[in-house]
Amino acid sequence: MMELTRKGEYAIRGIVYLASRPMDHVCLLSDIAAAVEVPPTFLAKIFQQFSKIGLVKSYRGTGGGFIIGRDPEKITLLEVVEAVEGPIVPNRCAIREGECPRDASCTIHPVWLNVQKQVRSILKKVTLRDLAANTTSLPT
Amino acid sequence: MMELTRKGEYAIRGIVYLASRPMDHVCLLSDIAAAVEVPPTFLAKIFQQFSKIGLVKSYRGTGGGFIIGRDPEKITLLEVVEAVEGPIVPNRCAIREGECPRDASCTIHPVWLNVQKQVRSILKKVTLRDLAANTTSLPT
DNA sequence: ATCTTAGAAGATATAAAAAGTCTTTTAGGG
DNA sequence: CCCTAAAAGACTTTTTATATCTTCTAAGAT
Repeated sequence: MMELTRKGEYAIRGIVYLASRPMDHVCLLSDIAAAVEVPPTFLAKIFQQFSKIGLVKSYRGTGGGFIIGRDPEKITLLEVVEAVEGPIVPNRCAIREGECPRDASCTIHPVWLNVQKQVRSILKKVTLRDLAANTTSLPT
Repeated sequence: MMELTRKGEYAIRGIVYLASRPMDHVCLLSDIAAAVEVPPTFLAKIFQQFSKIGLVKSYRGTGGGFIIGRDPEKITLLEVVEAVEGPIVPNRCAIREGECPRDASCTIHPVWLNVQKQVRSILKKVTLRDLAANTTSLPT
């Protein structure tokens, strides 16, 4: 339960790698994919999502590629995870207030809200700078 | 991300209902399924799993059915969830010590361990007695 | 201008997991 | 020995995850 998908795993590996590179150095997608051992076409999709919300910046054509969108210290693990996995919701009833018609009387509703809050809080405290500290390895 | 499956949702609804019944009253699976609005065949599978690990007790034949396995106060939400969803692991590397060959040097490994610990801690504090307090409704 | 490079976008294919059903077997009571 | 109800396992369907392919667009090089 609660397992990160491969997409999430790849996303983290890719962007942490990018965060560990000098900000003025544009990285080829193919190089990133090779470095973090992720299928290039899959990573391309992930980086497209990142690009749309500004987590990375993309440049097309010759000399193109990707750089990190902002200071790695200002990007949290929570942002990265939610960007590709969607919001962190232990149960459907926790998606938004009023989603569950009985949330006022439901005994388990507050439990899911609490789980959601705690997990988000943990991931929010971790920045890409923290993760990029030693860049040599990320989990399989 | 981190979403409970329907199986998990059904499992909770079913066992909380059972926990709210008098312990000396044997409940028919079909009645439980109807009460909590879960497909009976699906709930049967779930209760088989519960039965194996003693969360519920089953009786066959005429007058058969299910009762709760122990005092609802002694059954935690964590037990119920892990029984049907498997262990709570935010990432493969957190399954067991040494799973990830690089966990010593990996910067994100401790984060997943922390998430795992916090979530388990929250779910462990909630008992079936807490959840059965008002039995009328559980989330959709 | 056109050619090459590299990402964007969308469609498509494959594989795995989740969700649900069906059939046969076993245990217990009448 | 017949009826009831759960156990066990096979099986089907649906959904989601994973991955690839093709076409299009932007930008620099010739």
